[in-house]
Amino acid sequence: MSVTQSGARPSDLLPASILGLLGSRGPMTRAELAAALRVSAATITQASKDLMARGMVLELGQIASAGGRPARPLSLVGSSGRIVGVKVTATHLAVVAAGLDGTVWQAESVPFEAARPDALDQAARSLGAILDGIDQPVLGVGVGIPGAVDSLESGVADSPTIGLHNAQVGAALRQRLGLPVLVENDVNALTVAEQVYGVGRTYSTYLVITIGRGIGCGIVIDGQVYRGAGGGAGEIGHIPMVEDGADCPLGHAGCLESLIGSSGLMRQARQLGLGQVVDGSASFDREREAIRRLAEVARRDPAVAEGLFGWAGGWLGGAVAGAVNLLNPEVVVVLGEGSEQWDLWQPGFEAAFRAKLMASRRSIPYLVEAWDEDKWALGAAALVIATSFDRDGATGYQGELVRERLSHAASGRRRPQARV
Amino acid sequence: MSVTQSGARPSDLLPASILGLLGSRGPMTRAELAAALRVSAATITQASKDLMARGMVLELGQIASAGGRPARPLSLVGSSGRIVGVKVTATHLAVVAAGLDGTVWQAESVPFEAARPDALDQAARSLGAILDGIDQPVLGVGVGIPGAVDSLESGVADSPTIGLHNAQVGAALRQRLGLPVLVENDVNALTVAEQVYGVGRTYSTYLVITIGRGIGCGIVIDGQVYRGAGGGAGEIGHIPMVEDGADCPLGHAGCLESLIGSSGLMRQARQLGLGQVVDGSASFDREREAIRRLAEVARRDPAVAEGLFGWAGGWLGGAVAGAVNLLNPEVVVVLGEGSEQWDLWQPGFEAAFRAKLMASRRSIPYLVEAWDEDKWALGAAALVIATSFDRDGATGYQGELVRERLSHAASGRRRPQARV
DNA sequence: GGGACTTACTTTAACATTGAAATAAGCTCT
DNA sequence: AGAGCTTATTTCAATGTTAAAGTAAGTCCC
Repeated sequence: MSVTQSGARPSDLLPASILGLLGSRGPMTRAELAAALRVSAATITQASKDLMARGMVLELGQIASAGGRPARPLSLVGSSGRIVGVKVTATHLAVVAAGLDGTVWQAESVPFEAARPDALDQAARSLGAILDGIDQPVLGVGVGIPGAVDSLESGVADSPTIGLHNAQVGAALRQRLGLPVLVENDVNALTVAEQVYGVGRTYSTYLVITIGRGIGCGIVIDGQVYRGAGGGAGEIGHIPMVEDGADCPLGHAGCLESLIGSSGLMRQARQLGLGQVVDGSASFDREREAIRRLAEVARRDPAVAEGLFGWAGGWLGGAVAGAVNLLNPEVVVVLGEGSEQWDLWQPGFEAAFRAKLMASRRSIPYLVEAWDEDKWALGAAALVIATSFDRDGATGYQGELVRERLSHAASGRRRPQARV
Repeated sequence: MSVTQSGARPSDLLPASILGLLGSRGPMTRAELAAALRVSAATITQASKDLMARGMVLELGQIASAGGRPARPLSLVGSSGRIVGVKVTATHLAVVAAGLDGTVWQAESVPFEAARPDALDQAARSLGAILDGIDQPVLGVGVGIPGAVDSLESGVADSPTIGLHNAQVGAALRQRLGLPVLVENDVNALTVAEQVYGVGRTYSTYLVITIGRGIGCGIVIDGQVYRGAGGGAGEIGHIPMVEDGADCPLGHAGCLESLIGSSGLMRQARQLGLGQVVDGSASFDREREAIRRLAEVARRDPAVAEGLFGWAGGWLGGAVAGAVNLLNPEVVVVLGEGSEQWDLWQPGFEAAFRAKLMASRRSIPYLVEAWDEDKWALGAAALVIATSFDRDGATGYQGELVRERLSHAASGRRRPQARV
């Protein structure tokens, strides 16, 4: 993370970054803050002096020494404030309310029909009800959508897979909720979460591979999530893999996702004679169950393990090796629903991945994260706290609003008036 | 291009950027400079005032109006100064001396044997002789190497293909030439040139595909050349393409380069019964001639055109489509020796490329640049002028030295004392 | 020919940030 | 106990940059 402002106008970015860091990671010393924000210690001294005067930050008199002057950790006065995240699917919204540190306080799932003309109204009503039930100031709402989003701030989404076309998600929710709203592709949101709470604390250039209904890839370069020219970077799922593959709804054939995304996996299962395990699971919500049933079968039958999940792992390993050869990251993170079956994917992945890497990067590490139900929505929530580190204005006015609310929340006031 | 410095210590980055821009693009108005360097007009006023006082820049009284106060373009006082670029191959060094604007003033080729223990001595002697013949102040020397380079500044190179292992190229040349030396992977150097002199003036996020002995890819994100965690980004040539492909010297099989790099192309030619056209061309320098002969044959025989170059274009198109789907650039640039035969590659490339893109980015443009002998070396030379725009210190002390020499050259003094 | 508009450049008073030096407050070892 | 070292924080005087407001010098059109 890094914040550097130059020039004449105030921007309150540094104080927000400090609040954001203290909120998401807990108490830190001035020296740690300076290192994390890539700013000189002198700057932290000044900014923290101000924050303490405003009563938003306090010094934990406590000590911790190791050969030099003992450090005096700073902490938020109230660890107040909630960030809310929404993951949009074709059939429902997964919603979480979390603390700044990523602790989930509340998780809900509400029905949603993307295809309905008043889908956004419906969503706003459901979210409004949930928000009303939160007894802490809400800094903002992050929304993760499987598809292309033009920018976090304007939040116009195109998602053929769930049936949203040119949907003004940001504007609609903002207006109806009276809160800052940040919209992003779901994989990128998860990548932001990884940056704030996960491997981002250790590495600065890495890939985040998601295995879910589709196969996604978040790209972090020098601590920045790379969105691509049109916000559409990371479509590793649509790298061409085979000449004679199945058609993909996105207008080509033989891509990775058509091969080993949920539907591809089920096609392969049928070809292995497992039709009865998969049958009747064409609907969106049943796919995950079907794949779990397949995993059970595979854990009893090595031939299925190898022919289905091992096979898929092999394709994935090849594609990820290609991405690593192309982009030379420090590390690769694997997560998503599919990581629940990683024991089955792993042998195929490992073999193909290592074999297809260039010799010089054959030892690149990959980390597989435990997955849980709420992670997509928590990723979306991370968009909100990440605005406090947004040095280059990618989150625009919505980011400013969140930072303002962060100040209010930190200073102990409850529920600042929404102005959006 | 963008320069922003904040903080307390002088750094002379902005003046250097202005000199660099004026040198590489010719006269510009203050407003244009402000836009190009993403700095306010006020800043340009101040910096240019200083540069004019120091006699390094002058105002071309001339005018150019279009509805408002006419602009007063600034120009370098002496368009003096040369940048020198060296492309390293297994058998020779291609050397050019160019003006700041990229005009080639002198081009030479000297023998080089990378495998010899005293290879760097040999290189330094040859370069020294050439440098002595240049009658203008030389700002620095850029070196392009096919292989991995740790950093521009330290310049330690690993190039299995030409037989350099952990070679201290930067240190050796610096010491013996007494000039700033910047070392970079050859494809990245070409990409820097594209950024300074080419599409970088129009686009900020793009891919540069090179077709030569191997297949390379330069990645530019937001106006910055992306080097990867270990300086090894861009190895599109080593993306896995086929399961049963030929072995690659880099330790895997079936990658794009083993398929359609020079040697792959010749293998395919032999399979098409064109052994006699290719025979006896195993040596490094003869490959290019062999491929030219194949192109002649193909231009007379459609079956060869389709089965050889069209076939290769198809593989390339698929790989580039994958990279575009993954990275979502604004544009793709194609260059390198192979672009001489682009008429033959094109049909196969076009078909595969468009077919394998996601529908939403099917209309991404690609530009094929005319190629000439000196481009690799000129790319290396561009490393030198690019240091004047280096806001984040990637070029370190060598960059500072170049900027200092740029000031001296612009102020008209000949040959400042080298201190390295 | 004179207002309305544009575009280019300057002046000015902030202002966030910084390196360097100073101060603070421990540890370690004799 | 005190010298020497280390680490944390603070003070301070510079510095590069900027937004806003002002000035300069044109075009356009009635």
